[in-house]
Amino acid sequence: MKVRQLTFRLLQVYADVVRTGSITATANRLHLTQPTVSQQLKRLREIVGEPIVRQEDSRVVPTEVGQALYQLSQDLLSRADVFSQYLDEYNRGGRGHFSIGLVNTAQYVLPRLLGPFSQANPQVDVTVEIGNRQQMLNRFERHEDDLYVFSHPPADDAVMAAPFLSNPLVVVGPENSRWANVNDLTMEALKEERFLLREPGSATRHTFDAWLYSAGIELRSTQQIASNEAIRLAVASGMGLAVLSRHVVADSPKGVQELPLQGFPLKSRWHFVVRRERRLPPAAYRFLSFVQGSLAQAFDEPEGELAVAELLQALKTER
Amino acid sequence: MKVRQLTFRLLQVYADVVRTGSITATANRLHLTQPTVSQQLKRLREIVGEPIVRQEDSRVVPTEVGQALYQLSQDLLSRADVFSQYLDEYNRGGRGHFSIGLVNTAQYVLPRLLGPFSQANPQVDVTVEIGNRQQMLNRFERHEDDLYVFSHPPADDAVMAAPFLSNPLVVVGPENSRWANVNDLTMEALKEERFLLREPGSATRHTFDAWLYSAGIELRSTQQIASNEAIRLAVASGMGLAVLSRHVVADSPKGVQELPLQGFPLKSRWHFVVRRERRLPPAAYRFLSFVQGSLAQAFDEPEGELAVAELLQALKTER
DNA sequence: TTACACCATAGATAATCATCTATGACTATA
DNA sequence: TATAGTCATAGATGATTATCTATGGTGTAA
Repeated sequence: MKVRQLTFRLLQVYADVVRTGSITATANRLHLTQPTVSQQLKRLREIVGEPIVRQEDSRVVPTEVGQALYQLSQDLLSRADVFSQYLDEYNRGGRGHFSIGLVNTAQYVLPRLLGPFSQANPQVDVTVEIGNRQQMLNRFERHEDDLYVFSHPPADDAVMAAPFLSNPLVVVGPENSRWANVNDLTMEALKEERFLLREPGSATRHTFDAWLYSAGIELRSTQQIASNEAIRLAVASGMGLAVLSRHVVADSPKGVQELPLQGFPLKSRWHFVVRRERRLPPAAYRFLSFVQGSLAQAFDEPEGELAVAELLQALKTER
Repeated sequence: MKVRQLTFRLLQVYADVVRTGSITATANRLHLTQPTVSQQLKRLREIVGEPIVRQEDSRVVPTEVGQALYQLSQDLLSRADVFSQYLDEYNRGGRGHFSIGLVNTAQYVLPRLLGPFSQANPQVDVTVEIGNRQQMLNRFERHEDDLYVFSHPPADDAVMAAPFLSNPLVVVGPENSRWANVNDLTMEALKEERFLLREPGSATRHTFDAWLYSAGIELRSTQQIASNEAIRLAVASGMGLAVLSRHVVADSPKGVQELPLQGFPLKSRWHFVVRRERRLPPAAYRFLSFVQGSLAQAFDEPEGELAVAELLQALKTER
């Protein structure tokens, strides 16, 4: 058999001829003329190298080889069809895979979106990458993920970003901290305290540093710890104060409390970030749609909804 | 996906690209130029309606959809390949089906050929049709079988026939028949006996009738029984004499014996008969080859071998 | 026997395909 | 920063394909 010349079209036509038992009938059903179908059959026979049908009592019936070929056709066509359905489902976003890169702090809130999404879309695989801001920037540069969450989107013409959730940075101290009930507490008052800070690549650290710089304050004593969780525990055990996302604290507030420092919380917002030129996997698109629809209930953050809607719109026209 | 435009050739090329991870490499392996392969990929992408590969570090890697397409390709190609192998096997005659129509008496000897053949070719299905000469002639006229065994091939230009085994017709009587030891026994002496005969459509009957006619003898008393076996039993129980194929008697000689009648046994031979215009299924061809090779051992009938060899030769050039 | 239904073949044509060579863009490596 | 390797695109061309209309053969049914 000359496999290379075999076409699915030929198999379709052939299968229909076997089903109807008539060349004319197939021609009508497929909106072709009778000679066209005759010739397709002839070509298929040449490809197979063997007679595949014969005339029998005004019916066209497959030969023994034709029978086997018919079964093959059915098989192949239905497999192609399954693939076609998979494609549709993939394009609808109900199936497939995407990866999302999260800056550390975002890991405290994203599960509240990803969880329900995965439940609603069990056929979608999501890979979640987590790292500090710098690590995520590197991944972003290397195009490693489909979607990112940053508090400060990278400055790049090629990015599209939509804020979706506020990320207030607060100062926390140990439970029953002596600063807890001070009125008009200022950073000036705290500058002698030891501050437990994330590593320089971190967004929280960066934001705080920028704020300190603009306020003209220099801290006396700092210690670097590369994990929000470790910082929280260290604060709870009295090692010092820290600046953390309020979401980190809200998630497991044991042993720490927010201090009512003036100028705090520092405002920042998480953004969904995608590359303009990257074709977003449909599943990721679907995730964003899902997020847009559930932001209101999940976080009571209606402005975010709008921004995400705009992002979706932009992505849609992009296609 | 535009299934109708899908070609196995495209899948072959695509699968190779995925395997090698290089368009150039595939081009070399398939004896094409690089742009050709590039364009095949492009066309496949258009058929699928979705990017299927992307460049990654000087390698071509499939996208998510491409992965699925690759698996599909493998699957479809290997199925086509299995079919191709089936075809080869079919053409070699080692697989498939054929039907053979036997005249009644031949059923006593054909198993000795069909049995070993089936053992040697377990994938070949044989349908054996049995009937008297007239019934077989009808089947022959209607092209119902691939191969026939007649003692007298139908007079038809379109037939090819090869004798392969002698079929002596003998007169039998009951065991200890008073005729058994008579010297120079002639039919004249037996004309008062009751003869048990097959029905007029039967070949044995026909041959015997013709012989009687040419000898100018008319039987006094006959009885018609439509089965060799029943005739044999009737003879054994003393109902009369009969003319039967010696093979029938040899097969189960209980209660009957051959009578030494002058002019007997009547000579006749079985022939394999095929229609000239009919494309013989390869399995049937293989059966004939097999027969040719085993006639000598099975029956000690070397002339038959030659005739069958000629038939095979004729069939071969026919193709 | 005639009429009809069904199929095959011939001949024509526009579209598509498979393929090539030439060239340009991009990327990693010497 | 050359250089080589890898792809993509453009343009050309002969082959193949899909499709039609017209016509003729064959078998079935009225």
